[in-house]
Amino acid sequence: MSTSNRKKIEKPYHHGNLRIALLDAAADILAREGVTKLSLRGVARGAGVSQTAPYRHFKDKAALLAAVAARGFQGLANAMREGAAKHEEPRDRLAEIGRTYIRFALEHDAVFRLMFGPEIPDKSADAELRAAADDAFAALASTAAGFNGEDTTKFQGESDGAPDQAFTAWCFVHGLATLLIDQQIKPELISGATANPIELSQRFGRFFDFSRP
Amino acid sequence: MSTSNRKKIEKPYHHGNLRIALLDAAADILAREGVTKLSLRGVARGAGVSQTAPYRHFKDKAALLAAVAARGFQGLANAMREGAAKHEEPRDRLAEIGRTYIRFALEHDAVFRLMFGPEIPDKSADAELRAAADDAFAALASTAAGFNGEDTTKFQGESDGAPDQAFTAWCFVHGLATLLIDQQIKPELISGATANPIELSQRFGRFFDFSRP
DNA sequence: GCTGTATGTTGACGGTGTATACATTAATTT
DNA sequence: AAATTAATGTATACACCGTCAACATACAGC
Repeated sequence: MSTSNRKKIEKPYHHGNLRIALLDAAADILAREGVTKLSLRGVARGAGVSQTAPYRHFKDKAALLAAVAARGFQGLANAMREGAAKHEEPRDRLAEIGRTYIRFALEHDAVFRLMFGPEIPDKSADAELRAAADDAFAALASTAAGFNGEDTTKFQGESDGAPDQAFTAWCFVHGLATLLIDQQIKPELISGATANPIELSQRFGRFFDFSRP
Repeated sequence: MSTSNRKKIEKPYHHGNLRIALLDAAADILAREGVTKLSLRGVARGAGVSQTAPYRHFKDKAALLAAVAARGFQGLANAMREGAAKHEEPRDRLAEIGRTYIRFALEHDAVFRLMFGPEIPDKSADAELRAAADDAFAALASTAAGFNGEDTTKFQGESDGAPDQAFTAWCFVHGLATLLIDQQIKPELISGATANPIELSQRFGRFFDFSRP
């Protein structure tokens, strides 16, 4: 009656699915405690495994975080494409993408910060992360390109020196998202503003000049 | 010939100016190594002092970082006011503030991230930081208000549902700044774009629709 | 069935934040 | 001026962290 009686209730030596279990545990800690409290040993504990087990699946802590960030970019890309698909008008599609972007940042703020922050140095080192980030920007850029005109793979340029509207919109939305999650936007700064960030972004997203030539 | 011969060459027991020496050391490490490599013991070493000496001047590591961030906001506020003073036209003043904002972020990227990042939990806890941040936003808001119309202390509201242009500009500039320092903006995404971020921000700052009603 | 390889564990090392107790100097009171 | 107190810096200790090396277990293909 010890190591393996009664089928496998005693928990097997091999986890069987540790890699994604570690990612889940990391995402969980991230969401509940934030990046500063996330330790490799902590996620190992969260997955019910020894402190050095993660090294069989990730080169180091940064590699684990890179994988979490990659997942984040995949989720963002999916959400943006789903959002864009809800509309026909390019203008509506872009605005929907903006709202989706904001919503994602607010709902997954720790992951969002990780995606753009310095905890993972040299993001281009991790191939999966690189691909996921590129895909997310492609999702944005293709709609933006459709909005701007012809090209479907990159932001569209200008002929008379006017800036790329979609690029400008991206900067605006990203700035609004980061200011919101960093709690730097005080509703009283905007007269008549609601404290609801989603509604706030809708107001601005709606009126933001996406279509000026 | 030991502890205090020949005047005070042997270095005195009391530093005399440790608080700002610690801040300088922290800023130095921050600029050269980044926030992830900054340790309290490291800044103590940098100031040539024992590892627990900082606790006589700061409650904990977060408090030290808060003081560094406060300095950052003060520097940003000063730079923005100097920039704004160079122009008369409200539109030019706002654009100059935007360029200053970008330049500050690029020149002090680690401090900039610290100012808005999560390393300092509950930024409103530190009174000095709170004041410095408020002052920086006041510098932005006063010019913005001058641009928008009447009020000089807060962002100006709308009468017909149009968004606050200055607030929108702030989001745009902040987003551009963070995307630039996080190396997420690939120049080839914008046709004909220069790789020089300052020039990039000028292009967009110049053409960004600051004046649409 | 044996052997190699993937996966997991134990133990250790140096580094970190910070609490506690102590040492030294400056400031204040008498 | 002397004595007491407060401010400032140090030594030591603890728990935690990232990571390395050595070892244990289990699965896979011959």
